[in-house]
Formats: sequence, C-alpha cells, structure tokens
Amino acid sequence: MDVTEPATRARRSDATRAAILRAARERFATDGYDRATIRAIAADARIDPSMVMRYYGSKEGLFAAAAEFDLRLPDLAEVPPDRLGETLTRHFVRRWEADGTLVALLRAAATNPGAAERMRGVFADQLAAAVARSVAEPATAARRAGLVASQILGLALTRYVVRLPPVVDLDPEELTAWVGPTIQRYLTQPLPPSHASGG
Amino acid sequence: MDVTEPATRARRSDATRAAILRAARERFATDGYDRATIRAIAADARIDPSMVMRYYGSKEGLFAAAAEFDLRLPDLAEVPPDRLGETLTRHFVRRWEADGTLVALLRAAATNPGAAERMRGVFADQLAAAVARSVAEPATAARRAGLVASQILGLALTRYVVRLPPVVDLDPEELTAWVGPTIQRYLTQPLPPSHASGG
DNA sequence: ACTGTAGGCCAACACGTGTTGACATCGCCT
DNA sequence: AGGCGATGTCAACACGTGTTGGCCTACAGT
Repeated sequence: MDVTEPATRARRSDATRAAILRAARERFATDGYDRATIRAIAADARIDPSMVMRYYGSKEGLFAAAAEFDLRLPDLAEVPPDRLGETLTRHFVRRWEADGTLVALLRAAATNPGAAERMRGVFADQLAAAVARSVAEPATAARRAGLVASQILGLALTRYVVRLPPVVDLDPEELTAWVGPTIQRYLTQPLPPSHASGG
Repeated sequence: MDVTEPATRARRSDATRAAILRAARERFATDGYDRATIRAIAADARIDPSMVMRYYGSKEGLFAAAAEFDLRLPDLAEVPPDRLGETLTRHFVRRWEADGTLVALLRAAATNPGAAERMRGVFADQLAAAVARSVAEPATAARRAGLVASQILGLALTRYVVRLPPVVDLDPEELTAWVGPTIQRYLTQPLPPSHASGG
C-alpha cells in the first residue's frame, strides 16, 4: 500500500482527462454553455460521451473544471502608480488573447447562473484583491475594481463575443493607448463629489 | 373588398400578439435565447405554444421581433460638447433601466450569432450615427463609437447580467459621475500618438 | 339563420439532449 | 499465468425541445 506518491500518482487516463478539458474549453468558448454539447466535446476529444460523465460527473462539473481561471495579475504594489492603467490593460489583452478560457466563462455567464457566480468570484477575489494593493483608501477598492471590471469585460465582450468591427480592428497597442487611461482614472481618481456619501 | 383601412385594420388578435411579445422579451432577457423556451413564453402569455408559431413563424422569428430595439439617442449635435459623456451615460442608464429589451439582446448575443449580428447593427447604425454628429473628424467616428460601446456594454454586462455587486450598488448618478468622463474622453480626446498610423 | 373565416387548443411527431448501466479490453501486480 | 481494477465502447433510457396538422369555437357578413 505504501507507494511513493499515493495522491499525486500519475494516472494513465490523465491524457484523456486533459483532452476532454481542452475540447471543453474550446466548445464552451465558441458555443456557450447551452449549445456546447457533451457529445460534441467528446467527439473533439475522440472519446465516448460517457467518459466525460465518468471523469467529471456531469456537464456542470465539466464546466466547473473547464472554467477554472487564473487572471495571473501582477503585484500592483510594484507597478509605478502612474502606469497602473497601461500595465493592467496590456496584461488583460495579452492574457485572453492567449487563453480562451475567459471568453468561455464570459459567454457562459450570460445565460448560466453558475458561470455568472464564478465570474463574480474571479473578479471579486483576484481583481479586487490586486486593486486593493494599489489603492490609497482601501474602502474604495471594491468600487474601483468594479468599474475596472466593467471596462475590461466590456472590451472582451465587444472584441471577442459580439465582435464589433471597430473594436476588433484595434491592435493591442492602440487598445492600451485608448483604454489604459480609463483604467488609470478608475484606480486613481479621487471619489467624485458624492451627493449621498456612502462608506 | 374595399374596406377603409385594408392594411392598418385592427385585428382581433393584436392583444395576443402583444402579450406574446411582452412575455418573449421578459423570458429572453432573464434566460437568454436557448433557455427561453416557446412553451414557457406561451405559458406566460396564457396562450398555446402553437399560436407563437402561427404568429411569428419560428423561434428565430419571434426573437427577431422581440429584439427590435431603438436606443432613442438624442441628437448629439445639440448637446454642449463638454457634456456629451454625461448626457450619453445618463441616457443609456435610464434607457435600459426602463426597458429590458437591450439586456435580452445582450444575453442572447453571447451565444446566438443572429443576436450578435443584430447587436452589431444596433451599435453600428444608431450609436455610430449619433456619434458621427458630435465628432470633429468624421474618419474617427466609428472607432470612437466602438470604444463608447465597449464601456457602455461592459456596464450593462456587469450590472444586469453578471451582477457584480460593486457595479450593482452604484446608483445612476454615481454611475454617471464615474463613467461619464470616460465616454467624454472617447468622444473628444485627440487620437493617441499612433505608432502605426491607420486611417 | 347560415356560412366562411380567423382565433385558439390539443395531441403528436421527430429529434437531440444529459445521463446510465452492461459489456469488452488493456495493463499492472502478485 | 492469473486476477483485477482502471479504461474505454455500445446501446439505450427518459426527457424536453421546436414544430406541425387537425379540430373546435366564436364572430362578421349576408
């Protein structure tokens, strides 16, 4: 019974598991949750649909595994304060240009409550946490992170999902030049004169 | 055969037609295209599913009718140039706070190609046209309209679809104070120093 | 009162879906 | 070699979907 790695033992099926996950990410990204069928995913992975069930339990379970997403945000405390917007914008564009998982999550979040919940989690946990490290008054961090999310997700939506031509045509550097200052302002601008001051 | 109004004659079924459309808009807005079933829409309208088919031909046809959307943008040529962002932002928030059609279109556009096409149409025709009337160099109007769309749709996405708490919590005036300047900048800021100048 | 037509309902079809269980096969361990 | 769990395949189930055609009912025109 005493093997060297009882838990981390490399299983023979790992390749299959990975193939399923890869196919699932692609399908979810292009078709959304509902239209992405287990049969299609299984066909892409050259595997029987029942294997998907065996390894991931259900379609929901498969999606949960496929939509695990790490924004890989840099430590904003180490970024020069006047380059926060530029840095963050460039990072996001690079990140989802290389990995379709976020687009899959975005497409699914439009109709699937669980996906929307996960989307909230990604931005609440990762983005808000990163923003908190770069903001003067911690009380405003959540609000600022929300505004940043609205612009960043709007960019992803118009560029990769709706595919608005003028947004698709901008190259990453132009994109950064235009929306970088927006992000910068959301992060560093003092609170607007509030009529009904909150916290 | 010569009635007074041959085409505009009020049919007895108009109430039913309207009820179907109203129910369809609600269902599409909350559930998205795929999860909104004809049976559910018909039940909401207290009507038989087959009536939906008779009046709108197919589910696609029903959606096309339900997703007809007019942004009702003001004439931006009559708005003081330094209040464009504020005006536009406030208008959008009011507009979709009162009418869920745009949210229905947004949810559907995430997975349905036809809906995405229509979304592109709405913003290309209506927004770009309005923006063109307020911008100095007409050549940049499409790009500026695209950037405006990215922030405006991002706001709608995070506030009404994903429901990110910090964005949901902002009241319309705070929202205007924060994102108004962003829109203003996209509309009036000179082009950023372009490294590879396009058109 | 009779008829034609529009409005409405019911039952069913054909299809694709997620999911399940029974059966075959591979490869490691003793 | 023999046994046994992990891998994988096949066929089917139960269900919900969009869609269709037949039938009943109420009302307008004569």
